[in-house]
Amino acid sequence: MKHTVRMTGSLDPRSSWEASNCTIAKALEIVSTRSAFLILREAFFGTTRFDDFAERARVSEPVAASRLHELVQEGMLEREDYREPGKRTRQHYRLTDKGADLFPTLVALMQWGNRWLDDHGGPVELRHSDCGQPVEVQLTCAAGHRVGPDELELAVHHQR
Amino acid sequence: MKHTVRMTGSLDPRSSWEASNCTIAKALEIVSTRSAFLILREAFFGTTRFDDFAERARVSEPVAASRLHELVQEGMLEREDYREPGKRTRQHYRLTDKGADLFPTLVALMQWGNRWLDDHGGPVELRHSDCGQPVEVQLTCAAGHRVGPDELELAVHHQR
DNA sequence: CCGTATCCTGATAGATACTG
DNA sequence: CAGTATCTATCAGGATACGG
Repeated sequence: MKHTVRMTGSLDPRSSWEASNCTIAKALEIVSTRSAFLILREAFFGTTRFDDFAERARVSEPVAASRLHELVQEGMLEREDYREPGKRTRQHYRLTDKGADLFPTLVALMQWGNRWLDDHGGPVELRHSDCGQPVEVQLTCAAGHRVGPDELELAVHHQR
Repeated sequence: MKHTVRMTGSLDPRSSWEASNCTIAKALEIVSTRSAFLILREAFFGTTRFDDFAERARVSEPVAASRLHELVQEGMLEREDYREPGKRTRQHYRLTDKGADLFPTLVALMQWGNRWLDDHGGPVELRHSDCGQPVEVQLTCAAGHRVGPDELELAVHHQR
């Protein structure tokens, strides 16, 4: 089984990320910690309040506060104060579009964990709300083909 | 825009991962560090030798050694000694099926980084070797529908 | 070429206590 | 409810030096 990606073109694509502009590395600057992922997991599943983040992600309040501030700083979450009539002010953290767009990464991680780290295929699964079928992450090309791990090439972007 | 996943069924799915059997959390036990991801990135792009891992992932040798050992321990990489006739023994680290299956997660992270952390859409891109079209990560259901972020439900697995 | 040993710094994160 | 302050332990990771 072949697991590595072919390099293509005259330039070695590797040089394009060794200059520290690899976007995987950049992404990891923001979400490389366990707690950041778990906070985001909760955000995807509807958590908005400080205490709930700390409790459900099972991190201490100081850690929850740090990650929430950082994620707001990075534009992944937005903090929103609001007041229901007659009640006192509440704070909510909600996903921005940027934050929400990280969801496939979380799903990919969950899918991998379900396959390889759990005897029963994981405790929960995602389903398509329209048809009820299980959801999975796939690599697809712009022409609509499903792409296998042995059908990949890495190319340098021309316009730079 | 709606960014959160609906919960479905009589049981709150949340209880299924709060008991620390969330497979996202388990996955993060293995690959929550920046260096682990970068080592794996290199493995996907064909690196097999110790020095190359350290240099290309831009981590120190001790860190490379630690991550490589851990990843072998976790069954993500296999260490393989071999000797070309007339030459001395070499060591190679290669992805196992388990390790290779994490690739979509890396691609998802790269795709997100390309969209949100780089002005030019990222330094490199993946293409389908058959047709040359760019590759992206997608959520798809078993019935073949492309699934949007607002069409998701989280359900507890029945058989447990 | 393929690592290990040591030392050091800073970040991650828990526990606990306290405030508006 | 939504945090902050402090203190402490552990871990990630760099630098340097060394050995098979």
